Amino acid sequence: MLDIQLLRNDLEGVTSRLAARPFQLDGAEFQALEQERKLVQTRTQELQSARNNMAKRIGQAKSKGEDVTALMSEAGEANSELQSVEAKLQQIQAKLQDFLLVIPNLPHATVPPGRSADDNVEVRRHGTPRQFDFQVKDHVDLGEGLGMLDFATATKISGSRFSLMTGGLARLHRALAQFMLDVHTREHGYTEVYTPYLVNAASMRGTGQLPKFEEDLFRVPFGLEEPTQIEVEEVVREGVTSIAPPRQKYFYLIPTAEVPVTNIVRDEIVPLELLPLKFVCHTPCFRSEAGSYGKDTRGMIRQHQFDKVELVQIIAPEKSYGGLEQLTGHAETILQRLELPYRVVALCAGDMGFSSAKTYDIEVWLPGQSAFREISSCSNFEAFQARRMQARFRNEKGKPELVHTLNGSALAVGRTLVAVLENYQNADGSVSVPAALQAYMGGLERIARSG
RNA sequence: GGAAAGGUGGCUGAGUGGUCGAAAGCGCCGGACUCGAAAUCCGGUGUACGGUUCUCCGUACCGUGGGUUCGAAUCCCACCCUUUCCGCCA
Repeated sequence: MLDIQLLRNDLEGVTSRLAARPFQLDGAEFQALEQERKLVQTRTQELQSARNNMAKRIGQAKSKGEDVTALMSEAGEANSELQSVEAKLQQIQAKLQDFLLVIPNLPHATVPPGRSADDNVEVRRHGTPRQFDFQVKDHVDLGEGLGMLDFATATKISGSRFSLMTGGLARLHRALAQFMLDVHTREHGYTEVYTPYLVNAASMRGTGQLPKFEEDLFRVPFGLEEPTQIEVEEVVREGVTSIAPPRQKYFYLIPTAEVPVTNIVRDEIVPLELLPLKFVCHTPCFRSEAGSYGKDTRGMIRQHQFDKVELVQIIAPEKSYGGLEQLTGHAETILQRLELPYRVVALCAGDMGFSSAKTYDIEVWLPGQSAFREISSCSNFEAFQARRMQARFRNEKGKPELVHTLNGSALAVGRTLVAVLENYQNADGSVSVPAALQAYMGGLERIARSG
């Protein structure tokens, strides 16, 4: 969420910066809402002030034993306008809130312009793709050839976009996650956390998935919300005999550990000396992939369920851009240790996510596709998520101030597995185990078809 | 799922209809005392929003949302959470 003050003070500037995404800000609607808000709020507060004074006078008069019937009827009359104007104010503020909640973050000054992934800017490259003297296979052929990757059975159990791994491959998958966690906790100073995988709507709103991207999420019905008194009265007034049904409440499956981990600080004021908070978290991630029909249908690149090791930092504003560079470096370390070639790209304004002010993607080389594919996305959200979450710290002056939030995958485990399979494949269809992982595989150097 | 108790400021905790944004204590900040420190004493110490504009003024906030009332931390209703006991369960 953007700072409403910024929209009040520099509507034109905000509009033009958002146009880079591109996002069309309805400035006229904002100004109309603001004008009405100001009018109604001023009037409301005036009337509230009058009411408070009157109540005080009645109290004082009563304590002196004076007659207060005249005062009380006067006070009663003034109340009807207050009631309607209070309701109106609530309505306008809800409208303003809804307006603000769907505006994306402002791109940082260093974000390259552009509309699509084609306009992203390569920042650096690491490693050289290996030359193969045989026909390379992609991870699907390799995994199925090993007898350890079975999409048909996964489809039977669940449906498309799920995978089933067995034996050495399942172990390799586990080894990757363990390895990543160990590097980040032992070498990069992150605290490991275990979180809920089902979260409430407030958490999803905090990190920006709601209200705009509900269709990307899986949700599970749980519990009912009783209708408010107002709703019940509306039903009665409209002469409907049945009472309004209770609203269904939902849990949402996390699409990334970013959601539960970042929300740790929702509605909190973090002491300055604890910053930056650095968390690493391994979770499954669940995504509906609505709107990606026909994209990456083969293999385990795009799944409804995948594992990811996520880095999250809660950091002071003036340190957040330095923190983003560091965090991206932490993610790169994993690829370096696994000796996988990759490049880092700065996303252009049009390719960035809704909540991000700046994003680096890390793309790993996949011989099966002869292409770099995204394996990590590292972002600085500045105060965008913090404002939604009311996540603050106490600054040097002792005043609460919004934190900045960072996160990045380090890495997506499924895609890392794909990269290991394809980059470490041998002519006979076996796969060598990267040196960094052998300790996690009981010293195993090579995964081959058994029997 | 059943029963009971509870949810007040950074913390402890008082407040059951009227100058209550809220006593008191602790903590923290400033000052006095001191060579310095401790102890003691004095003063200050929540958040958000709005108006004004650098100085104030106003409004809201005592788990959340409603209601009653001229007036609600206090009364009523619903919900959420915490603790304890019972039941069920990995």
